[in-house]
Amino acid sequence: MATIEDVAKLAGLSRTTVSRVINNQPYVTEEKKIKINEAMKELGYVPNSSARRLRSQRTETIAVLLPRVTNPFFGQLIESLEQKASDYGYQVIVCQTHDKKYKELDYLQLLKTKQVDGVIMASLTNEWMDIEPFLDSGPIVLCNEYMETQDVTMIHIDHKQAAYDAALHLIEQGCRRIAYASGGRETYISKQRKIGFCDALREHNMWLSKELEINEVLDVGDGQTTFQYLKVHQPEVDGIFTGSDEVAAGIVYAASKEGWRIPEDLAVVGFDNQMLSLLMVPAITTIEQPVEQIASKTIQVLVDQIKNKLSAPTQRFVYPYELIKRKSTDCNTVKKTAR
Amino acid sequence: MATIEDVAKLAGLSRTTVSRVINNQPYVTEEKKIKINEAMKELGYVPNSSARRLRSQRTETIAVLLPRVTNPFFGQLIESLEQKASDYGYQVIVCQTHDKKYKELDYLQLLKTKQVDGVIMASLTNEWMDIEPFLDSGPIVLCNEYMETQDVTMIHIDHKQAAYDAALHLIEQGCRRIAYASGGRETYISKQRKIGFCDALREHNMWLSKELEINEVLDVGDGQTTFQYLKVHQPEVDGIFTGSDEVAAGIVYAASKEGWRIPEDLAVVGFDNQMLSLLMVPAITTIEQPVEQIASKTIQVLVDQIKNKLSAPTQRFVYPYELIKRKSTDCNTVKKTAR
DNA sequence: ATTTGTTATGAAAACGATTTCAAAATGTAG
DNA sequence: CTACATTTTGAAATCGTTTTCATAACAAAT
Repeated sequence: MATIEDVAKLAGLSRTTVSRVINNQPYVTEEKKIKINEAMKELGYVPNSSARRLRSQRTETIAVLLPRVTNPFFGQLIESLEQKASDYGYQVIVCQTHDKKYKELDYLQLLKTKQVDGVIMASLTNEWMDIEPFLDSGPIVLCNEYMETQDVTMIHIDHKQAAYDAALHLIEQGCRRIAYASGGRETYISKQRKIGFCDALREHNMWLSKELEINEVLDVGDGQTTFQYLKVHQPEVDGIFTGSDEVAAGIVYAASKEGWRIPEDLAVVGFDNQMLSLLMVPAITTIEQPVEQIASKTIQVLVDQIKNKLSAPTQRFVYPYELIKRKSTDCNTVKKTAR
Repeated sequence: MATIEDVAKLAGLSRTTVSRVINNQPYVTEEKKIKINEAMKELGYVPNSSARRLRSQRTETIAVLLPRVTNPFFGQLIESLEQKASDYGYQVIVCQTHDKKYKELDYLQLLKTKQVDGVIMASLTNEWMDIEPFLDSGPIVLCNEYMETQDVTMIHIDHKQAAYDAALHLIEQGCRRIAYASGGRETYISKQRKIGFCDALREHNMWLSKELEINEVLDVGDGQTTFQYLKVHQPEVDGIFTGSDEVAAGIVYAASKEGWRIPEDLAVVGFDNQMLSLLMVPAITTIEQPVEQIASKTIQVLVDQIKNKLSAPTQRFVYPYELIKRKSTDCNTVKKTAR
C-alpha cells in the first residue's frame, strides 16, 4: 500500500504539502496541487484511516446504541440518524445492546478507546450512575430515552402523556377491564408510560390489577403468548395497551385466530405507528413518534457537542406525538355482545 | 487521558512490559503483572484504539454492506451476522447502500483506508469489474448476492429455482395470468429470479407479457401502487410473484381494500418469510431462506480469509430454501367466481 | 567455572498520518 | 531599494501503541 511518503516522493514534494492537498488546506500552488493529485491517482493512494485518527484525535464516527435493529422502530430511527449524520460528515456505527446492561457498557467503551467521537443512546438499561463516568471520555446524548437527571441532553416525546392519551382513548371507547403489556426492560420510559396509563385509569375510578399487567413483552411472539394468557386467566379483559405495534399485532393475530372480535371483544392499542399496525386486519390504533425530527435534533446536538468541546448546558427537547385512531379500537358497537 | 507510558511510569516498568500484559503475552512475572494491572486500574487506562490499529494493522472490524436495515430481511441478516462475528471477536459496522452504486463504492473504501479487515456484501449493485480491484485491499465475501464470476466466495440460496418453484405453485393453483413484481435494482439475483419464473411459465405454455412485469417495487407502498396499476390496466391478472413479503403485503392490503378476494381473485407469493407474511390476512405464501446458516457460514469464511492471508480458493455455498404455502395462494375454490 | 537455554525486561524503531515551527519565496507599500 | 506582510514549502515532532532486537537474569548441564 502506498503511503503519503510515496506520494510525496513521486511528486517531488514533502509529506506536509501532500497532507495539505488531502485535507484541502490553503497555501498550496495550483501547479503542485495538480502534480500531487496525479501522483495520488497513479499510486492509488488512500490515506490510512488509523493514522489520521491517531494524529488528529478525531474519528468522524458516532456510535448509536439501541436494543435491536429488528425492531422496526429502531430500524427507522437508525435510518434517519445515519442520514443526518452523513450530512454532517459523520459515520455511524450501530451497536445492538439487546437490552443487556453489560453490552451497553461494553459499547460505551468505544468512547473511552477513542473509536468514536460521541455516543447516541437509544437504549438505556443501566443506572445513570454507571453511565455518567463515560461523559469524561466524550459527549453522550439520549435519544428516545430519558430520565430525571439533567446531566445530559435528551430528545424524546412525553411517553407518560402518550400512554395517558392511549388509556383515555380505550376508556372512552367503553373499555372497563384494560390490560397493560409492557416491554419488559425496567427503563425510565416504561415506568413513565405505566404512570400515565394508571393516571388515566385512576381518573375514571379504575386501576391496573396485578393480573392485567404483563411484563417482558417485546415482539409478535410475546404478543401471541400474552393473548393466550389473558384468554385463559383474564377472559373478561376488554382492552389492552401495548408497548409496541409488534406486540399489538401478535395479540390481534392470536385473538382473531381464537375467534375473538377486535375491537368488540378486545380493543388494542400499539405504539410507534409502524407499517405493520396499518396492515393488520383490523388496522391497529397506535401512537406516532416524529422519528425524523427526533433523529435530526439528536445528531445536531451531538455534533455540536463534539465540535464545541466546551460543555454546553444540557437541554431537554420534547417533541409532540400523535394518537392515530384505527379500527382496533373503534367500538361504536356495543361492547361484549355475545362472543 | 492516560497513555501506556503513564501506566509504565506508575508501575515502574517499561511500555513494552505493559503492552505484554495488555495483550496477555507470556514472559511477564506474576508480580509485575499485578503491579501493572493495579496501575491501569488506578489511572483508568484504556488502550487507544487508533494507535493499536495503526501499529498492528488490524482493526478487528468487518463492514457489512446491505441495501437498508428497514427491510426486515436485512435486519434479520445483520442480527445473525453480528452475533456470529462477535463470537470470533469481530465488530461489525453496518453500511446501508440504499441500492446506490456510489454508496457501495464509498463503503468499499473502508477496506482501502484500512478501517475494516474485510467486507461482506449483501448489497451488490455495481458491476463486478468495478468491485474486483478492491480485492487487493482485503477480503470480500458475497452474502445472499451472487454472480457468474468465481473470483470471490459466495453464500446464497438458488434464487432462480426458488422463483421457479413459486411460479410453479401459482400455476398449480390455477393461475393463468401471473404478474411479476421485482425489486427494481438490476442485480444478478433479480435476473436469476426472473429466469426461474419465466422458465416455469414457459414449461406450461405461458409467458410473461411486458404489461405484467413491474419493476422497482421495493416496499409496502410500492406494493399498493402495483395493485392499483394492475387493477386498472390488467384486471384479468389472477396471480402475482413478488420479490419481498413487504411488497406482497402491500398488494394484499390494497387488493382487500378494493374488494378483491385473496386468493380467489388474486393469488400472491412473497419472499423471505418475514413475520409480516404470517400476520397478514390472509397469510402470505412465501419463500424462507436459512438466514442463520447463511450468516454463520459467511462470517466463518470471511474470518478465515482475514486470518490466512494466503488467498484460499474461492468457493460457492448454496443453501436450501423452503416454499411455505399459506392462504394467499390456497385456491381450492374455483378461480374468478363473480367478483 | 563455563556453556547452553529459557525466561524476563526494556530501548528504540515502526506504523502513517497531521501539526508545529522555521525559513524561503513572493508581493506590496513606502 | 528596503521593510513588512503574506504565501508557500519542508524538517521534525507528535499521536499511542506494538514489534524488533539486544541484553540481563537465572537455571540446568557440562
